[in-house]
Amino acid sequence: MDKKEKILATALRLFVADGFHGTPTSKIALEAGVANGTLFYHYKTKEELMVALYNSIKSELANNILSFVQAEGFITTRFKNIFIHSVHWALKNPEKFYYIQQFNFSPHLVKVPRGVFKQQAMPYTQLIGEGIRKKLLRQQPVELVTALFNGQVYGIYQYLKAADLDAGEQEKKINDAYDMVWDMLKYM
Amino acid sequence: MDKKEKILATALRLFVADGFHGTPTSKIALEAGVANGTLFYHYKTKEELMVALYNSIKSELANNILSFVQAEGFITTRFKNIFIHSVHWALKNPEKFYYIQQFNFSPHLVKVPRGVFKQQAMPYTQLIGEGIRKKLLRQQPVELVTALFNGQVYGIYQYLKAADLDAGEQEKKINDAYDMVWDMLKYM
DNA sequence: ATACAGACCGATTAATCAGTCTATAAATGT
DNA sequence: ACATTTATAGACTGATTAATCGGTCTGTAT
Repeated sequence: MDKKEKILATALRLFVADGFHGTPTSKIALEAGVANGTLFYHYKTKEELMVALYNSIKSELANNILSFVQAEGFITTRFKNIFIHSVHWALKNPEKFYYIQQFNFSPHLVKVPRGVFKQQAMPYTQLIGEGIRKKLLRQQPVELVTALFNGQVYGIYQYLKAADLDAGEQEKKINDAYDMVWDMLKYM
Repeated sequence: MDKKEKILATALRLFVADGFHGTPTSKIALEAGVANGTLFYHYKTKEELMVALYNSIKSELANNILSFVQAEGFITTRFKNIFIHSVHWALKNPEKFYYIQQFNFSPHLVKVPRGVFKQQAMPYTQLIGEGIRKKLLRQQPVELVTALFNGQVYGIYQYLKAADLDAGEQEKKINDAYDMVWDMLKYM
């Protein structure tokens, strides 16, 4: 693992544990096993590091989802896959999932160019748009359907995080939650 | 408005605009029109101020909702009222709504005693629990139903914030969203 | 009048920390 | 071999800022 990545990984762990303000760059460097100067060689400022971390997580997530969207199959199946897979990703990467929210509700969000969001939402937007056009999903703005869909991924995640179920029960609840989401979003 | 409240109000504005780290206590004091020492007279530390602000907003919100829950009427009507009213509150108090999320995804959250959350979730929990028992809502854990319900308030808020509709259209979308939520959560 | 309480003040301080600087060492190209 | 770029190191600093502290002011009870 090269130093640049090591810095990112360490920053993720510390930022989530202690917050942006609570983690000095010196601590990140120390725990990443690099010198202070090295950190600032790769990232000009602390904020640049924070933004780079955000972007790296976001695009990892986007690529991950994209591989599912592109898979063969009916729209409805792909729709379900995205939901299930998103929840799984969040459960497997709780720090990354948390970091995204932490960053989203920080004044640093504005440092991310507008277009990046549209770009990364594309897979969702396209699939949902197609679903609406083909009358598989509600006749509502694609942004509304997307927002409610995302709200649901977040909602079930919060529940599972607190509930502490075993793997089987957890899987069942994710499926139950999806059935409910489907009842909310399907064409009627 | 007494100084203690003025400090809270100013802190809210600045914390939302510039983040916790980005707003020095001296700036809060200055813009609140009080001396530096006064701020620390009322709040022993900066973090204590942050927590106090969080608690004050949370209980304002809880009281606000509570007044609706206690209103007469069918469970289903009250359920709908909570949804609609929560969205309205968020739209009318965007800074407070934002601050809650900001604080929720900060390392300071642990400074809030566990019990406070259960306490403030009570109105929801009780109503939803009753709805489930009376087979008006899905036969799922009350925590799951609550989480999905909250996810939806958040989802529609995000949509409305970005969509910039006029008052009439906005109201219509809130109602549409509620109908969808109802289809998700109602007993089948 | 006198005593007391507690809200308020703002200059000061002690500590922290983002970012710089200078010096090497690797790697890469010629 | 030599030159140039890239990567690494870590000591240092200047600015910032949370929190303190000694003291003032105002109202109220005695």
